[in-house]
Amino acid sequence: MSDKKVRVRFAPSPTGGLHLGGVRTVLFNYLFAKKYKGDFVLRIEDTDQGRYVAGAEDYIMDCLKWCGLIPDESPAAGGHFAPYRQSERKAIYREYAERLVMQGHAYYAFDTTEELERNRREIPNFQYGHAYRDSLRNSLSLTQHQVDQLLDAGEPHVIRIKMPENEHIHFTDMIRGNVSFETGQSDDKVLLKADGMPTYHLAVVVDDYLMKITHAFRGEEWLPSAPVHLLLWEYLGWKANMPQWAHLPLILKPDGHGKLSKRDGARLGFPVYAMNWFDEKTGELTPGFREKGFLPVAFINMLAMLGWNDGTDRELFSLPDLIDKFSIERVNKSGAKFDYEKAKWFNAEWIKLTAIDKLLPDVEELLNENGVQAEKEYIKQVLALVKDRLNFVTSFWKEASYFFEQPKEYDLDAVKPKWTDAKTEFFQSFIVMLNDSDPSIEAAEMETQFKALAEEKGIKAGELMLPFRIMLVGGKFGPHVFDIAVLLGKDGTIKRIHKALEAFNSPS
RNA sequence: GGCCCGUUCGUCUAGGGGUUAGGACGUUAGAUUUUCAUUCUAGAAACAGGGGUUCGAUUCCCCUACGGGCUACCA
Repeated sequence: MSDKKVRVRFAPSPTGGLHLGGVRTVLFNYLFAKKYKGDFVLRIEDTDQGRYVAGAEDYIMDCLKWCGLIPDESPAAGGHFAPYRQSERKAIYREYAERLVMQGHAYYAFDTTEELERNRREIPNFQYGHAYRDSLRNSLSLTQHQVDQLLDAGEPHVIRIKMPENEHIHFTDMIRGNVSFETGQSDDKVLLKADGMPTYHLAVVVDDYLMKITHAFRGEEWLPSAPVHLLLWEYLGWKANMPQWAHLPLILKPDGHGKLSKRDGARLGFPVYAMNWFDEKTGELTPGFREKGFLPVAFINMLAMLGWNDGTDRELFSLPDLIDKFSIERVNKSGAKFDYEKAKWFNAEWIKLTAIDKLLPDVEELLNENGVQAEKEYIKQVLALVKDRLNFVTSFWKEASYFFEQPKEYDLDAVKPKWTDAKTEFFQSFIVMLNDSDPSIEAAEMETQFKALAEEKGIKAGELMLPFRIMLVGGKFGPHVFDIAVLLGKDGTIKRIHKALEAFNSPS
């Protein structure tokens, strides 16, 4: 590694929601940059106007913000190398493409999409490359005069790289080590499209150069086009400045085969995008980790562990921890199947580790959505009681709604078969006892009194605990029942006993 | 089909020429919790196959198999 300042970039195409694999690519970029006190650049690769989706760019920015992976330079924040949107850099690319034509490393091609499609259909394994380029309509097969005429007439054309027929090309990938290719295997990729926009291939090289990118991390799906990029760096005379490459392993479907897609999430019931994504064209909402109730720290932690570890048994890392421990050499080569169960575990662990005050805003919002107003202090006490049983912040309501409103239904099947008049009488006496008790009674004290009363009435305490729970909670779940009663308070508890008694004693 | 990349428990992974192949999720059993979850303890569970190299390979090399990616005027 040279002593140049580390500069990395994440270069998404604004075509829709941000996939968890994309977030992981951002994360590794970010960790590497911060580890070496370098810059993290967000560059928007919007060179395909046909696939451009309004709102996608803002959405991506919001995702990064939620994750805490803030770019040092971006379309929004600006920077020394602005603009950071490739559509706004359109004028830059043509010059370099022309230069390549001049040098004989690229050429004009006038073939129409229809002609190429027919070739692909009719010629098995057709590639626009050394085998066929001479028989197609381009500046290699046509005379200079013909080419000039076409160009002057404004005939639509692209510029293609001329891949050498038989060169061996190799580079050292930071993750995979030496990787090599035969240049003749790749086709003559389009560099500049008919609309004057560059393709990814040209744009990534030009912008990485212009933006002084030192390390380029991207998904493994880019490996096959690496030789094109390498050649471009060489032909443009920038080889000495070429970034070091690292091709990240892919995130795979948990079951079947292939890359994880948002369809898998819908099929298997888990989010794939970082945040909810609403597609205006289809009206389809693709759920996100944020709305599902994931903490950003857990989401990031989980993603980091998908393909990386610090060499010890440690699994829980905050973002600063990750910056401290990260090393690209410890990133795995092989793809990882996404495991939602493990993702949930990370979230549950981080909810346990997160201070109640930090959880409070999300929980307050959740209560709001459910039309509940409550004192901060009260919410915090509830949170203290249920925090360790949450997989998601959003399950707070399901897990703790009974602290804020009376149970709407009772699990009568759990009570009725063993319900007796003696038990009704017990609870009536218990109400009296509660009424007389100190308002600041503690859970342990209440439990002692409860048990004493049970003994007095000749009923096993164990027979009464579950009914009591169901009176307060509605079901067979929740923290220690006397903790609940104390938090509900004397009056609240008595009210619930009254109401439940009616339900328990009504004929079914 | 061609090219490229990969392969340790079901999953994520540690390890690395001589180990009882370690951890985590999940799972099973038990304890605690007079509910459920948490927590704790214990258990089952892996080096794809074949050749080399070597005194010795799961570890290094080759082949095969399998998996994945790419093969657009998409990124």
